[in-house]
Amino acid sequence: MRVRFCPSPTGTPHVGVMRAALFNWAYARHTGGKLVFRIEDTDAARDSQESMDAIVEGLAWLGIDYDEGPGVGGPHAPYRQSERRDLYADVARRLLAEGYAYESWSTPEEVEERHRAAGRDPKLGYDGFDRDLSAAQVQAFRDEGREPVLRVRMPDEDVEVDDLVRGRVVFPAGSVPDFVVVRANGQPLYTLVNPVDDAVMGITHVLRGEDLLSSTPRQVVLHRALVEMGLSQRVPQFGHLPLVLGEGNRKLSKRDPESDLFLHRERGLLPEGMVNYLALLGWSLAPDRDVFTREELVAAFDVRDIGANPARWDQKKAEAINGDHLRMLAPEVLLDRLLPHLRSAGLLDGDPTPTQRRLLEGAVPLVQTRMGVLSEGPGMLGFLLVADEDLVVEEDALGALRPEAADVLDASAAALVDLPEWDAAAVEAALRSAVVDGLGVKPKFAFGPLRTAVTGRRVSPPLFESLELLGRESSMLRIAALRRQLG
RNA sequence: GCCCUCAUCGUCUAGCGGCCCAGGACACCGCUCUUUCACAGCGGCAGCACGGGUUCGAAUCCCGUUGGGGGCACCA
Repeated sequence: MRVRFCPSPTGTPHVGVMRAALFNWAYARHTGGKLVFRIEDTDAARDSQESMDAIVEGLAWLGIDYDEGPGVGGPHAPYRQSERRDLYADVARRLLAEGYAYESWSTPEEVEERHRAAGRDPKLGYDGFDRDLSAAQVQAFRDEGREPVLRVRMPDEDVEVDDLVRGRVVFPAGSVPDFVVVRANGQPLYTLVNPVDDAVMGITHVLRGEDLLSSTPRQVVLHRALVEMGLSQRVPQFGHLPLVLGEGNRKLSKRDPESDLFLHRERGLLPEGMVNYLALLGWSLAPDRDVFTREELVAAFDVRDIGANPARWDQKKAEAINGDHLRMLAPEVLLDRLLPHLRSAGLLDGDPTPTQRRLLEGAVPLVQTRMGVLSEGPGMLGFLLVADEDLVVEEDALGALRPEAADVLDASAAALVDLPEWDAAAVEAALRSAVVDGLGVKPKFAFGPLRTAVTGRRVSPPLFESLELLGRESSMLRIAALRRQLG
């Protein structure tokens, strides 16, 4: 069992593409087969090294490892198509010599013109005009200075594909035009290079997006030729994964922000959550469970269980699944994952100081049930990391304060200033007696002003624990500051 | 236009002829817990696109209609 993942390095990693990688990976790991990683960089104009690096980084982030590929090597190296030109040129020559392909001289304009002249739809595609030219005609084109492309001859029978997720698919004879595999300038195209490498690399199962279903008959025809020429053992089995759709019911395109893997990482999706949600798009572990680990995915995965209908990307569900994974993390692991987000929010400069680390270790367990994505961390934890004088009290928190807020703050300050023990329980007891009992304010309203004073927000980690972590000095300063602000 | 494909709650899905007057999850709405927000728990809302067959029996099989998606490059 050999599967492959073969992106072209253009742009930033796309979630649909990474999902295809994930399914291939899961299938390989489930069956004990091999995952081959190959770079389809035959389009020099669009390919970039940055994109290549980004894909490698994305795979690593998701925990998708491969058995062969650039960087790790393997029996079929090199794994970058830009380094395999000789092979393709050789195969192209043989295809031509053995009659599977032919030289084609027509320009697209000429093809259209012929269709029009014959009263056919001009958008029908290539018409097979050059299939059986005489030597004289060929010479005439040569004399004009034309350079031919190489086209593969499609058979006159239907092409059948037994798709692993869709079953039997039949493409009627004549519905797929002869296709170009080598440009006039001699450059091989994806249409050649992809099947050739799959064949030569011994790929047994091709799992890819449904957008490639219509190109499958061409690849099957080419594969058959390769088998007949003795270059390949088999035509691989194909399985076409349902597309991932965006908001407007369209294929998730590179334009859509949800398609960008790294944007999700910045937003704070965990790789565990991402893997889980991606797998859920077209596959399910069990009728009554949709939160699962990478290991459970591998243990249960089978291509045959992939659904055939397109799936819409649902950010809310992705984040809900992510929240569950977030809660499954050990607190110290969550703390580590949070660090980059605290840095990019400007709350941390490099590694946390011992004091900051102590505060975070105390606070992370308190916020773990309060987050869906890591980028919520800075908002939740920021009050612990900023200096007292830099604490910004947010507008909505200020607006929610009721008239008795000043009294509450005064009573609280008085109760806390000489408190013998400074821990959550003692703080709570003191505040309850001073504010709830003393002032007769309902608990629901008693602690809002304090929360605002200390954290600057309406929503925060549990108040008494927060006060304990912050310490008496900071707490008193912040209460006094808000009290002054209230006049 | 041509070819391919898909069709169960708003969304992701379970269901592969009787176990289904359709199960789970997200979202949404209540309630409980509660110092806020969450988490957790409980409850609610909501679906087999339509029409024909086949069958004792259909969400499940077949045909058609409608609707959605994808593809039709000297891109990948």
